Amino acid sequence: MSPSYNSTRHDRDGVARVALALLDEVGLADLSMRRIAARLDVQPSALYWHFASKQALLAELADRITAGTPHEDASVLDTARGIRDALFAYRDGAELVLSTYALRLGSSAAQTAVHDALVAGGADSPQERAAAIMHFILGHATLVQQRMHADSYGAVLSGDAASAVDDVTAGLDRVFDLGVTALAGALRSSAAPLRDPI
Amino acid sequence: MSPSYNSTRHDRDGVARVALALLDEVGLADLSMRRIAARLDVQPSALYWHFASKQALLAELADRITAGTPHEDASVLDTARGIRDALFAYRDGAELVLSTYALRLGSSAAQTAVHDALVAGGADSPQERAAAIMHFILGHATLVQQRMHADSYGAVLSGDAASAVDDVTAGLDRVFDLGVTALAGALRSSAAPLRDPI
DNA sequence: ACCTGAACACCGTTCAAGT
DNA sequence: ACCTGAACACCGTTCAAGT
Repeated sequence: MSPSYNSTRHDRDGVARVALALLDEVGLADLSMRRIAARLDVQPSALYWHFASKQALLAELADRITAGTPHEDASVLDTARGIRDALFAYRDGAELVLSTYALRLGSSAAQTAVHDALVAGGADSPQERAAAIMHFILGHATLVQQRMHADSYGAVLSGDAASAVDDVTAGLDRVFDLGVTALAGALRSSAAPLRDPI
Repeated sequence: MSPSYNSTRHDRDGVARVALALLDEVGLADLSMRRIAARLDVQPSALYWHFASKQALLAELADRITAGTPHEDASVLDTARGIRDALFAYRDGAELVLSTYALRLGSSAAQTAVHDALVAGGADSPQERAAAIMHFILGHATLVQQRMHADSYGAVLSGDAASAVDDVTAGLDRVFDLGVTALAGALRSSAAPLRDPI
């Protein structure tokens, strides 16, 4: 037992794990280094032993959010849905990944997965299409996630609020599918693949 | 002349105008209420007479950035390019509009312009396509603008840095045009419009 | 290897009071 | 109508020092 009241000592992985959990609780705007430190029962300065800066910590979180996404041999639409759902899995996940994307760490794996699915489907310009689809997914998911959060404030207004939210959600799902399908371009049907040219 | 050393008194429009200019100078991350106040030779608390909160000020700036965009009778691609270029006109313009978009103020005018161009072109599902195109424009412009800023740090590395940047820019332009065109779907050619069905 | 304590230079916002 | 002064509850980051 030896009850010393600050026995916990952390490593980089542990810090990232509780930071990710805290992100889901409080959102990106309230995810401060001081709050993360408090949750770890540690002084804020202790975090700088594990991460060079808050930006570096956030980049690590973005990588973890997009880490699970590359599913082998999925269609373009399923790959895109997988990426979107990974962004939705954490509060403000899309915004965090979007704002970390320029430094392109883990999120390039997602783009590669889209690219591979496009090539498997026989699309032309797979490089440009993969980039366009990633831009669309990130923009779409950020706006939808933002909107869900904004709506959850003005909510509980009238009795039909819940069904109205469902309508909006269904509409946004259609927008996503239409967008990804259009951006994927003409694809070989997976049921009846084209024979080789000649 | 009567040289009193704090004669300047401001209105809402004046505050917004210098805030927008300051945004372009320092970027969104460094655009604090205190900095805006200092530029106006005023105490930070004075800003709260003109705007209820920083969020409200930022929303006003986002509206101004997207205000000029709706050009009448333009093609979908030209309308989309106009919106993108309006976002590019100010530092971090895309990110600011994206993060304010959920509250949908001025940016709904942009979406309406895209919608109208789609209807004029005879696209199906213009509502969904207009939403998808806006999501794509905002995601794309945010990522491109971020990337330009990130690159301008590591720049001046080798002699061919400038031409490499040009290559990337040209590639991103192609991604944008391909994306908007694909999302617009099958359109009536503007040179030879379809006759009415029947 | 990992953390504390203290400091530095900042934030957004409120509110009574001034002119 | 528009602003000041002072305060409150926060920020990210650095760095010497501790264990």
